[in-house]
Amino acid sequence: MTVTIYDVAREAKVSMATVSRVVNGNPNVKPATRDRVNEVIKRLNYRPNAVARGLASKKTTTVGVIIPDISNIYYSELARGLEDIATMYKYQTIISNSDNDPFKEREIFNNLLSKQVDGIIFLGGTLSNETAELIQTSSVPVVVSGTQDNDSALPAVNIDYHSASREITEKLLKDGARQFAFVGGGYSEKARHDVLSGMTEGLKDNGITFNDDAVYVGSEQYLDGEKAFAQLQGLKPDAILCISDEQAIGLVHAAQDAGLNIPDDLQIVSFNNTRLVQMVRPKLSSVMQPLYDIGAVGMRLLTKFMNDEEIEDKQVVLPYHIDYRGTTK
Amino acid sequence: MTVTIYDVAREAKVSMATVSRVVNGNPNVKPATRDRVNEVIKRLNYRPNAVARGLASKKTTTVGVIIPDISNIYYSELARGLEDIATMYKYQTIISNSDNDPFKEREIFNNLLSKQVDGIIFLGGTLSNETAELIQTSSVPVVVSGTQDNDSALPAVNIDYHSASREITEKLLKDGARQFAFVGGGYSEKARHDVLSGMTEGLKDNGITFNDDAVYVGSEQYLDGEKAFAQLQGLKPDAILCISDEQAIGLVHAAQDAGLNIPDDLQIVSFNNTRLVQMVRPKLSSVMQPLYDIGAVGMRLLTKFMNDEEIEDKQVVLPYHIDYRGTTK
DNA sequence: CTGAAAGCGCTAACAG
DNA sequence: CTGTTAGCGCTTTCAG
Repeated sequence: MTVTIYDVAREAKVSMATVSRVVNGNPNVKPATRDRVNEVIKRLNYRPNAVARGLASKKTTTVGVIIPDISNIYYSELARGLEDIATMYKYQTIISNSDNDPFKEREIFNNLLSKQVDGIIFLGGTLSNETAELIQTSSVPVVVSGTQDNDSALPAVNIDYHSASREITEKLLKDGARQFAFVGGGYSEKARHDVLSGMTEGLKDNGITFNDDAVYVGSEQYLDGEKAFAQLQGLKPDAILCISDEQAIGLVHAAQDAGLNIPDDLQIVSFNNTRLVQMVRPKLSSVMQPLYDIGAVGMRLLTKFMNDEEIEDKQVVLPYHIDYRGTTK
Repeated sequence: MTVTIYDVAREAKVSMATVSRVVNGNPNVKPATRDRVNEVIKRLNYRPNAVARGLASKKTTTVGVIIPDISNIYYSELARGLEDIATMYKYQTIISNSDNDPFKEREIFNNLLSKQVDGIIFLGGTLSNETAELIQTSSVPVVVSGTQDNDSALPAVNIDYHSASREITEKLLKDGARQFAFVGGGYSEKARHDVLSGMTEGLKDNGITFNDDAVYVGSEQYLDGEKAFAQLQGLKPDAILCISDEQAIGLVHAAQDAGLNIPDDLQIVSFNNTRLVQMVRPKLSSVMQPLYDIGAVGMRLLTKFMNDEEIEDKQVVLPYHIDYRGTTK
């Protein structure tokens, strides 16, 4: 039924070892032999069985991807970047949604190990200490993209949320904002923490104490942005830093529906730079995170680990750029 | 180093067959033996090697997913639906982006076969005849979700674009629209064709001949919607059917920037129902396609094929619902 | 440059 | 209920 390496060997009158060599591009084969084998391979339409190969070689050319939610545009852009690099290096990706649930994360992780993946990328979301520990103790290389474990022990690629947040805060202060608020989502605790600390620090240096009342933490979705506005409205904020574009758009619309003018009455800056930023009026001022690149660089880093290449720095910090559009003065 | 079934067998003083039985939940094991084996499994932290299992059993509990672009919100919602069902049935998914390129599609398909996946889901995009043929001749089950091959020979799940389009056309005509236009994207040729035919038919039945000038085919992205408006503007359309939400939002903004009032001067209906529909003002009137379900049902169908369950109908047509929001009268 | 042979870790008859 | 025995299809020494 299915044609195996043995069939090819017999037909080409060589041993399976030789067939294996030509399939794997081993140079130690006489060109004439190589041609003969290749001819048979094509004629028989032989397709190597990757599972058998994986068992024999202990390499599966497969990497696992743990992602909070592939239908979230933020993560799907990371995923695309990572996938492209994986393809470039001839790896396939097994992608699983964790919903940022530590239990699911561990389940996925174990499944991935059982499938003998050559490496794992952990995307976004909060990295719980238990999960981080499980990762530490496993022997397959793991890279974290778009988030970080609490003690930064894992290889990771990120932007510097703290600096970005601080920079934005200074700018908004300069433009007259005084009453700051923060809107975060459920996924990346690390990012949330860094943005908050950057803002708090920026305010403090300018003699303003930031009050925890002005923090809303929700689910990173559009409707959640509307909810956030409803909750924060009483404080009459004139500047909001928001962790997700989708939430930010919800904020914009809720504020407009409440009769506020953006950016005159309220300035909003978000932290994602997905394609959504240009899909509102006014257009969203946003920190341009190189999402595609964060995914891509993460995968590239992983390939280095998988091939035992030398690694200069396990912690990659990618540059960000703040794009001030219509929702800021 | 790694603990194998053999280690467990030795430690539990049984044969590897017995260990295999308890791991696979085979009832023919004395409870006492089962407990002993389980104890050893836990103590040794034994994790079955799925690759070896796959080789021996010829089942990998892995399905392949061919998707045009995971960073496109339309497809990522399909992907999420499919993934959830896959997880429910204990399958992992290998996801690869095809960019709707027939060459890449075939390459991915062959890689997937070589990985011995138990089934393949082909998502969205145009299904070229060559690819369809390749699929036909392979022995693994394949299901197509959100599109269809030209002669509808493959198992597929879809909505009835033709009817939806016709229904919208009638409604818009009733509300006074006379100058129709169509904006499509590069991905699903089948959907584009059906929407166009539904509209043409609806118009024809009302004595209006649809002119091909009023068709724009682009890339399904936001900026492309703006481009489409620029191109169609000269025809002064008062109704546009648009295949993608993202393009539709581009249309809305371009029209507004040109001083048009929506929906008074121009009505727009899109065909996706992604989360984007509510992220514009006015909100987008759109055909509610059950994207998540299209993916989910596709995967469910695939599991039936993989388990040789009985299949009533290889062609599933899911209900749609038209949601008239702010961009229509 | 090529072949023989020993596994990789597990499942699946087949006996008992 | 349990053990024995063949493989699954390929890679990888080791000889020659």
